[in-house]
Amino acid sequence: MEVRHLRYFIAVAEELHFGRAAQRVNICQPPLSQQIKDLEQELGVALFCRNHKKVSLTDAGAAFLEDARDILRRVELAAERARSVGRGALGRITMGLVLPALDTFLLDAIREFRASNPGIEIQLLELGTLAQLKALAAGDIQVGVMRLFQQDTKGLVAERILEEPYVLALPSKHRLASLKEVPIGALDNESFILFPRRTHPALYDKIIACCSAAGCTPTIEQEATTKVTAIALVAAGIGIALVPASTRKQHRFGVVYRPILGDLPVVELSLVWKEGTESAALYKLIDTVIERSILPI
Amino acid sequence: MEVRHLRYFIAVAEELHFGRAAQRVNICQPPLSQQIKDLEQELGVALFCRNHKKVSLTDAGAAFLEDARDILRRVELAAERARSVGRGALGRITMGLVLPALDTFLLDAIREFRASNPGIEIQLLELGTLAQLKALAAGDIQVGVMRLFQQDTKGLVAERILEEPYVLALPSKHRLASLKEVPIGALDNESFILFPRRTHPALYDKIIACCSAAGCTPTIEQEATTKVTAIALVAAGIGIALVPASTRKQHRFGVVYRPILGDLPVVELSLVWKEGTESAALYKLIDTVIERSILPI
DNA sequence: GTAATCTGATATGTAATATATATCAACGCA
DNA sequence: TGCGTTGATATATATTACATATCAGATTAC
Repeated sequence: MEVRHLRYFIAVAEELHFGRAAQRVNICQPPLSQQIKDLEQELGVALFCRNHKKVSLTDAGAAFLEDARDILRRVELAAERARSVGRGALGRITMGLVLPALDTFLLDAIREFRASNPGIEIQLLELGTLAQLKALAAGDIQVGVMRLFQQDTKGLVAERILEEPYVLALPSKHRLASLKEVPIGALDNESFILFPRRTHPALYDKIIACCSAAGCTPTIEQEATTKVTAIALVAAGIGIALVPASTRKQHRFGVVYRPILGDLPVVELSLVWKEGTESAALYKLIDTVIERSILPI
Repeated sequence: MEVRHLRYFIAVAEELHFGRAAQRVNICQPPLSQQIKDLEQELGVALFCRNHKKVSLTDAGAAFLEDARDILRRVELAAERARSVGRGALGRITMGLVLPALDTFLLDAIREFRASNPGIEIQLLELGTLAQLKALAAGDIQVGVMRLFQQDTKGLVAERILEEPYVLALPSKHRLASLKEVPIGALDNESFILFPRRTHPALYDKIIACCSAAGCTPTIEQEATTKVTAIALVAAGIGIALVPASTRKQHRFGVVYRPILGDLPVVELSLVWKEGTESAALYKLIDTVIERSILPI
């Protein structure tokens, strides 16, 4: 059974006249009769009653007519849906992002994107960088926002969308709080609060190396997985923390922020997706995010 | 777009390999590639990403896959449904019946039919004979149970399923109640309760004619559209009534029934349907009813 | 580095089949 | 009875889906 049979059948069922039906589907009457006969034979049921004077539907024909119409509608709908998805008017994207990304322009960009692309459903998933890389490979997310510092990006496309320097978060009573800017060298023997090494091994090592190069040996007093935790620990006087500059938004009594003088890696956020991905909706999203990105040029 | 395209597409989408997919649908790889290309061209969207090493679905392809599977399922379902209707395993019948039919074997027959044909939905509609004839012509009912006495049955098929004589319903204090059987001639000058002439003109006239032939001129005191009304009127002493024998089931204080001696038309119930109807479910129902009919042979 | 192998695409011939033309058979109507 | 209408049948034709052979790009193996 082919779609053609359904089209022909519907024409005959609606006209109840082979000649007119044939005209309607732009073929001659004999092949139409033939095709209907083929259809009936395949189904093993008579769809029409032919009385030489009047054609009428059998019960089976009436039932089949409803189904045939429905199927035809669905075929057209499926085609239209595929086209919509193809041009990015329809879609579903799951996006991973690291927690700090929430403090950036990103949510605004996504809100704006949702408004102008109501057909594209975006699901956000808070995930660490490594988890996002796995999720990308597994296809659980189509795009991620992560700290890509020295990660392996084979088979991936990455676009840096934000970078900011580290600043120092200090208890306001700390001896270094009186300085406008703090040189790295001054941090020798300070108690540090830093993210756990496993979340960003390369970045972690690089920071330690930079400190060493500046002649200071930091003591890692405490690990903090989120910026909020880190600031809380600083406020409690547990130590000092290296945090991205955007963290300054999080005002907290007893904590002051100071720029750092010296060579430290820059904190970055990158938009990452799979190479060779074929998704118009995804590229629309990527374009929007990159356009809104606030990188120094 | 034809069903074939959907079958091919699903095969490729599931195998993600043109060669294997071709094998699965029993054609060679080149025509399969060709057909998929045709499909993509018709849709105006790429459904697959061909990377010389790996075939993968595009977003549009993934969306289309869901629809294609659904459509194919529906096509198979439609075929199965048509076959079921064709062999009478599935169907919907609206049946008209006159009120007196409810006092007969008919409801039992229908109950039994419903039990053994759960796929066939039967709707009952209480209608007078003339209304049923109209409804048959209009297609509002497919079959009717009616009093067909001398009605025009052109284009219809009728099968008598029940016949019974008239009996006389009398007030128990009536002078004729003492008789075992009442000759028609004894009814002269009695007050009659009869159905309205418009419901069965021919039958009505025939009854009057029979009375006249027996030398009695009945006075039609009162019309009654239902047997219950007629019996109630008899009980109230308004007159005597001619009712079908089966009415005796309806015992009522103050009313007695007596057979009539003489020539009166027989009350009959007929099963009527349209000539040339092509409905397995309907014929199943007709067969059941006729089989259960209780006619003297 | 080159051959071997695998992938899907292309080119072209062939077979299947959907369609067109011509005609028929059955029925209704004048 | 002849004429017009209906759908079915017979046969020819054109389309097209498919098969065969081959190619081009990519990966793997030696």
